[in-house]
Amino acid sequence: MSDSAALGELLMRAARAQRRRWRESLAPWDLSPHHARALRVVGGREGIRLSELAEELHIAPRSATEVADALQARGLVERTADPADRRAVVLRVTEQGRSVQREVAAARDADNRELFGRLSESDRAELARLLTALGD
Amino acid sequence: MSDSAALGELLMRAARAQRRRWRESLAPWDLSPHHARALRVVGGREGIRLSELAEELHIAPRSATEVADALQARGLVERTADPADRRAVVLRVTEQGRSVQREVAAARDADNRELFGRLSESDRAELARLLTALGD
DNA sequence: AAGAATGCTGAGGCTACCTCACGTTCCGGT
DNA sequence: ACCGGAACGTGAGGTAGCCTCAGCATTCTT
Repeated sequence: MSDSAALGELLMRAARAQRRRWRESLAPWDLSPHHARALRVVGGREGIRLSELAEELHIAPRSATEVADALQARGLVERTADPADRRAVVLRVTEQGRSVQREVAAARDADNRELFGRLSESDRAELARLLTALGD
Repeated sequence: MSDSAALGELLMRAARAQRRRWRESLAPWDLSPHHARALRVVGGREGIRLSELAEELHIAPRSATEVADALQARGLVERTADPADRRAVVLRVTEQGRSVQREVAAARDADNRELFGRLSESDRAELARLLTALGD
């Protein structure tokens, strides 16, 4: 009872629902969750190397090139030369990218608020405590 | 603050950790989470049509064909004719498939037990309650 | 001043999806 | 009893998002 198997199922289901919601709220910008995350990472720094982006996203360096291509094609990000190392490429968020990032963040926040708003203030705190405990 | 955004992050992180664990505990059988799930679905019935499998897995009918191919190639599942409709294919778990399914279920159970064992009995019940509330 | 290591990317490959078209079979109306 | 439309599975071919490997430019180590 209060079986771990059932708990596993519940956790998976909740996460899937959250992910689905996020994907849907991202639709207006035609961004995948992964690209949105990448944009957030790039925007969160003053400039980031491709290799650092790869590490941050847990993908191979080669794949970071593709993510950068996609964001650049949308005009959200630009490649600039690293003055300290001419091999390296530094990614910077563009003006447009920054504004998209802000909008997306707001949408995500609103969505999370709606989802977790079903719980009371104290339940939210409790959930946070439990999930933290789970993560080591 | 300490708000819904942080909770969303925590939930995502917990689910990702769980998924990673599952993938790793599945490694001995060289099965992807998705294939393991498909095997469980097939084994859970006396025989299932490809179209039903597709619906169960939330994939297009064409993709169910591929999942069936993969499981069949591993000898875990077999295609049989549906006596009631000669257009249809009924998937059945083989002997080997059933035993793999049992082993996988046991591994999954053990893993969940280890993961959620970090929480006390009452914390587990509480977590179950909160996740259920989240799911509508 | 080499030689080894690092940073990015072209080429090419894989997996897991998808849509579309097709042959086979079933079924509901006439 | 037949026939037109619907349903079943699958071949063909496409896409997204990953990967490895090789190669070029550059930097670091000795």
